[in-house]
Amino acid sequence: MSSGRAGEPGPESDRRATIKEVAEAAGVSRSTASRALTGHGYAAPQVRDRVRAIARELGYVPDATARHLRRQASQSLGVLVSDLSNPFYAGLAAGISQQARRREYTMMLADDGGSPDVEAEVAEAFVALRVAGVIVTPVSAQVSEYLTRHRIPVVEVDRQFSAGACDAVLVDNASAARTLTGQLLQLGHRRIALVTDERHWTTGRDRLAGYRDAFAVAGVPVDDSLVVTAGWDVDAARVEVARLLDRPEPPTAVFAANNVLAEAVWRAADERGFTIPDRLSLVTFDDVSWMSMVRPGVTAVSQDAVALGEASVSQLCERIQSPTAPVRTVLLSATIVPRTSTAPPPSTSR
Amino acid sequence: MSSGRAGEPGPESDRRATIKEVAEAAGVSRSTASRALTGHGYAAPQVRDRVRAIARELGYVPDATARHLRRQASQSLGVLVSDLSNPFYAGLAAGISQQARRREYTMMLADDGGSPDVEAEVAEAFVALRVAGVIVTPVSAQVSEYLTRHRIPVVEVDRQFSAGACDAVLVDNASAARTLTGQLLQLGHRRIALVTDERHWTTGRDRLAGYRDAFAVAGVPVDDSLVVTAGWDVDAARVEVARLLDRPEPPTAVFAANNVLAEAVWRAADERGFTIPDRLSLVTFDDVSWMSMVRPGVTAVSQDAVALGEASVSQLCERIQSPTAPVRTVLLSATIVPRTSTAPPPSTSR
DNA sequence: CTGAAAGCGCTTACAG
DNA sequence: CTGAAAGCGCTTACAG
Repeated sequence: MSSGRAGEPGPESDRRATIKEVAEAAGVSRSTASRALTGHGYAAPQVRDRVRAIARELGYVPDATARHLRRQASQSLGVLVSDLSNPFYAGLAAGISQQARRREYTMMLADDGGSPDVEAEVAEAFVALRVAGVIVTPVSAQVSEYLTRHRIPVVEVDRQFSAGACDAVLVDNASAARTLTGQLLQLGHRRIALVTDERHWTTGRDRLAGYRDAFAVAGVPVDDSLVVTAGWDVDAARVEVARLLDRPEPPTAVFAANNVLAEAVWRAADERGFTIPDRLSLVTFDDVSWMSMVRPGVTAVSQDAVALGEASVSQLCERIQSPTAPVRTVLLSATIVPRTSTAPPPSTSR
Repeated sequence: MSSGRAGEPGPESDRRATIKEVAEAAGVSRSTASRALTGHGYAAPQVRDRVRAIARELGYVPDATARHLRRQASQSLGVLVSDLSNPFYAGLAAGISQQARRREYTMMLADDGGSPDVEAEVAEAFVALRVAGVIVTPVSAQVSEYLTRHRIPVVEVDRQFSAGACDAVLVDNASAARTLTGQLLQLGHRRIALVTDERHWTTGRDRLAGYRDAFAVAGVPVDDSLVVTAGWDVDAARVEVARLLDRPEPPTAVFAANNVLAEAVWRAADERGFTIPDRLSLVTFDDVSWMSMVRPGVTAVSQDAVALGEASVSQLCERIQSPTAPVRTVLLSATIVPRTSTAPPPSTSR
């Protein structure tokens, strides 16, 4: 589709050029013009070239809307993430965007701010637009169910709400959480807090499971009071984290389940003069830029958001190709980026 | 448009419900069904309620594509930013997304990675989709010109390439740069480097102008060798910054023109053991999260990306309403967030 | 190899 | 207040 690029002569008239005008100018029927332009079906080479030249001259850009209506197949993908201001979701969107363009899809992107109501609203807009498929970081089980009911292929990414009902691309949260927790135990920590957003989502659930596994392997009992659910709201999370650090027996290590929570822990520790790692060890999910800039750097599980985005587009395209293929869950492994935010617990705490 | 939400009974058949089926089920014509559903034109209250109930029952969601084709008016906005992985652009997209949804527009978002070729490609896709308007952080003068030629309203945001030809929403870069540079001069700095990405874009040009103004006001000559253009590529920028700090007579203060460059300066200073602010003062544009987490915190010009996004949607909607109103450039002021990354120059350098 | 015709799913003057 | 008809811009069997 190299016609109509910036730089060549534009439409002279007030209305946008249509295929009818191109056809008339070329002295052929609309059918022939269409075949010449799309390359589908026959058109004499001579005719084809003439039609294309004229289209270019007129600045003709085919109406994707009309084409979609006629073909009953859209070239747009719907993408719904929780929070574009969060670098994790932004990276995810960036990965999806790139990969979508490579496959000649345009991307309709929305941000639901974590609200199930907005999520439902956006899902309906996607149905209305008859997008070819949707990639979503779900905040409820309804989205995927709703879209599926409307025959729109869905891929759940990062979190899974509809296991078995639609495809998903996830990170191996349990295994990364297990390893990281294991390292803290190895260092001698016993009071290791897990600060998570939500425990019902697969992300929270699996990270918690990995955390528990590590304790089980080490033969150490889990102190449930150290597993805190801080929610999505940044301010509320800060309060929760502050409360945790202000306990009479504060944890000697904190495992933050995402970058927002890690930021809350970092700031709370800083305010209290809790030196990291001497007084408090910190590890987290999501390797975002500040974690390698602060001193000490924060040991983090790096989820390659861009790769996650790309994988979800691939999965979605396969699903669009083969609507009846068995549902698949793709598990991407995460990498631990060790830095210097962990140390043995303070000796008084041993 | 509360019909068809997740949760209610879905379409029974294999095909998606159309208005024809709704009309038949309700025993009315398609015309009447359409009027009942949209609320445009007359429909007996009784009929209207019956049609709506049936639509809901069938899980009918009107085809936005068909509606668009018929009405010749789209409910989608095209948005094109340079780099979603950059928190500034991500915040911008978040602001646009919110505001667009509030106005019942869906957002088609793309990321051009700073490439004029991708930019042209995306612009063409937007024309093909006949979007109602486009918001772009341009990387060339061509996009706005191309879209305008195709009768699509455009708002340039953050940077301006087509002054006078289309609307723009910008930050008052010159004034913020002037103030910040003035503060460094006031502290006694003379060798103040300005590290910028590009000098031909309005962002770079205006920040440079503000920098020069401050020198002029202070009656201090500008040392042009300290104005370095580091480009967009992160790695190349690092090399450029390293070279700057490794000069025999390094600057005593650096003014970074954006968050990526500030990160490069911060890391380079850290590697060299250049203590901030004792040995090197640092100020920057873009207040992103790490700047308030590192020690010392970095003094930054905060451009409210979300507000910028919202303002650009407002401007675009006004333009869509009034295509012939005079072109407008909206200038948003920026706020300086003072932190502790500045100090008088080291005494040996005075 | 080409063109006339039908039709994708809607909406909207228009006639009644 | 309602329905038949036209048409938005395209594509694609189908007949020639």
